[in-house]
Amino acid sequence: MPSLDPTNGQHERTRPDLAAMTTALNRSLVAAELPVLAEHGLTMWGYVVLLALDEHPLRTQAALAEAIGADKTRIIGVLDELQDRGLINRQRDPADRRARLLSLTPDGHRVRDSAQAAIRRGEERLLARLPERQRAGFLAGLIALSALSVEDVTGRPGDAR
Amino acid sequence: MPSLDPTNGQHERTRPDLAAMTTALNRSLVAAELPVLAEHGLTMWGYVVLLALDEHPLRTQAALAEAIGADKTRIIGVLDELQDRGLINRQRDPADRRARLLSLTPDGHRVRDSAQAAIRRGEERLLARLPERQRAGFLAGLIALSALSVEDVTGRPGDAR
DNA sequence: CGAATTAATACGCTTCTGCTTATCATCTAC
DNA sequence: GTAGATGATAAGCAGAAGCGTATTAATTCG
Repeated sequence: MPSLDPTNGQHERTRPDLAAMTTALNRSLVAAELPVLAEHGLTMWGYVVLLALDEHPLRTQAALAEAIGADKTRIIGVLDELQDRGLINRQRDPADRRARLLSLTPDGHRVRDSAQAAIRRGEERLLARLPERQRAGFLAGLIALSALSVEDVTGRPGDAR
Repeated sequence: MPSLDPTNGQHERTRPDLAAMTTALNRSLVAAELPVLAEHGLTMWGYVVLLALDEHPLRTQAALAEAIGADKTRIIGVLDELQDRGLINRQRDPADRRARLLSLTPDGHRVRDSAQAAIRRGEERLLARLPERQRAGFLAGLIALSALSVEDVTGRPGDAR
């Protein structure tokens, strides 16, 4: 019988690997998001771009690519499509006309908010399955750990022992 | 300023999407696992197969593929390599000689245990960053949610409201 | 002004993955 | 035993992603 007993005390030696669990959960969460995004005419990458641009307007596309962990040459098509749909502005920076200033249009804000709200509703329904205390701990832990950089988790060089 | 304040009461409206967080965390965890696996001469798929076979010997390769969410025709190469390295047995089922009985060799067990132990050490170091209560809730919630099927998370048909 | 640099973009290459089809051996049912 | 189903395997194809290079426009430095 697999390892699904979190209540066996302090030694949770029978749990699956963390990565195995986050992979499985992530797969489910993404599967739940995709249809919602499709309803809003967004791809996952498009949605990620809208989220990134909403937090703070970005000066260069390269910065955006790095911020969302995508390839420089890969987001161009995504930006093209978002721009065609009128969800983002991509204007040349008057100060440095090589760069393109990226920002959300009012429409972009609207679509982003609507998509995210729908996603949140689904997530809350899922989280409601957890008992209150577990839920709070899960969220807090997830927020804390997901905010760590990859180097932080792998153990940055200099911490080799 | 981003959303890193889990202590703001019951309305955690400023947190990132769950999928965004699990994606980021998963990326870090996988990045932390890969070098450990490489030290043991394992690929991620190879490791996943060893884990799956350890829990319960499998009768058919198709069952294994489904169990680990891989493609039927894709795991063959993985099995070939594991077999070449003497980590798994792949014998014809005497009862149904079409099928191949899969099991770990003693060596396979050893490699699996060693790799998993190393991975666990890294994970524990990571989890140690969380306060005790958060850590327990995080683990319990992750275990519970990751055990759900994709259909469960997306909202299976019949639950359309 | 001319050289080196940088942002955006296009192109091509390679890998991984998902999916489909075909083949062969074997089993089950009739 | 002959037909149809099933398991393992190979091979092929399309899509997505990472990566490197080349090109063009625009900036900065000397």
